[in-house]
Amino acid sequence: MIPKHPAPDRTDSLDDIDRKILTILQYDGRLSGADIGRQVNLSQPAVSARIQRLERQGVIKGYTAVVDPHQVGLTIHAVIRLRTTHAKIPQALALFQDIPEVTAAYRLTGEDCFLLDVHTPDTATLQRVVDTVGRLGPASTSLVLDTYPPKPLPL
Amino acid sequence: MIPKHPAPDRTDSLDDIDRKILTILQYDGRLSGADIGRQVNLSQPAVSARIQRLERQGVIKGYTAVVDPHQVGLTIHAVIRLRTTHAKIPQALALFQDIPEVTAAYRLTGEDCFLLDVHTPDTATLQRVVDTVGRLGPASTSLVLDTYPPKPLPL
DNA sequence: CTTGAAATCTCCGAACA
DNA sequence: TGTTCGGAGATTTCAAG
Repeated sequence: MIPKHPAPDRTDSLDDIDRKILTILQYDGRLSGADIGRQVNLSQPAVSARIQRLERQGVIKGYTAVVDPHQVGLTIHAVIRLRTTHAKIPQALALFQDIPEVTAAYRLTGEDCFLLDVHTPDTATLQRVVDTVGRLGPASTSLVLDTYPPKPLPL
Repeated sequence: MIPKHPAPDRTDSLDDIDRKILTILQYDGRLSGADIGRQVNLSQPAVSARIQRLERQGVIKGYTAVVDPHQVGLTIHAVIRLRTTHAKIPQALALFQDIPEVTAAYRLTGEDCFLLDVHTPDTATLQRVVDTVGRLGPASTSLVLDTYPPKPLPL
């Protein structure tokens, strides 16, 4: 049978070494090819070639510095569950883009259409965010009391 | 009045240039001091000194490669809201650590004690995760249908 | 994929404004 | 603090096997 969709852009051509490299880079995105090579028993050029391929294929979407929100004055971390109607979804996405305090947005199944990650310096700012997104529908806000060390993806 | 706690480890000594550097590094964690210097009109040694200070202070907690879950076969992304009792919290944290598919865990205010981020290759694995964490209390699982481009922290 | 050399690049330190 | 300059070291690229 012929699949409906062309070719999935899924790249299944990952071997164990690729997975190992990806895990290592999730722990430290600045390691050099030589350093990684030592951990996977491969020469530096071989590692560099693999990394470049992974970047080209989009397996590695980028590199980022992990910043501690508390240390930059963002003492309040909250998640907002937002219930809205199908028709308002495009409008909602545009709104999220316009609110810098919304650092991530998930579209969900179930009653709650969206889950938002929010960082603010104070409750007044949080209130403004809640009020703003609340215009789209019922919003339920929870404070994040603690975050546990994020882990790399289970490869 | 004297504050109860010694000295907050909050580092307020961030100026506009520090914030700019942090934002740039969140977009690309591999830029060199010279590259950043061009964007903030500072010399390479000045930028390097600032970055080292930010790392020492813990403002920059690390660097990581951003990997696309779909591209590595993790086609299912879900969030689990877990309600449990105060007494079981330590046990819960230990459990989360032991489940690789749980890539992040937030402790929340409100009815739901925890919010978990879960990545699995298939529904069978998801089911196992749900059953496992469900032993701690009532769990509500939602699939993540779509993720919208995460933004850097609002500095 | 490996080795080895060449070309870059990156960071560090000194001297100074 | 910051700047420029110079050098040491590291990293990537490119060849050839």
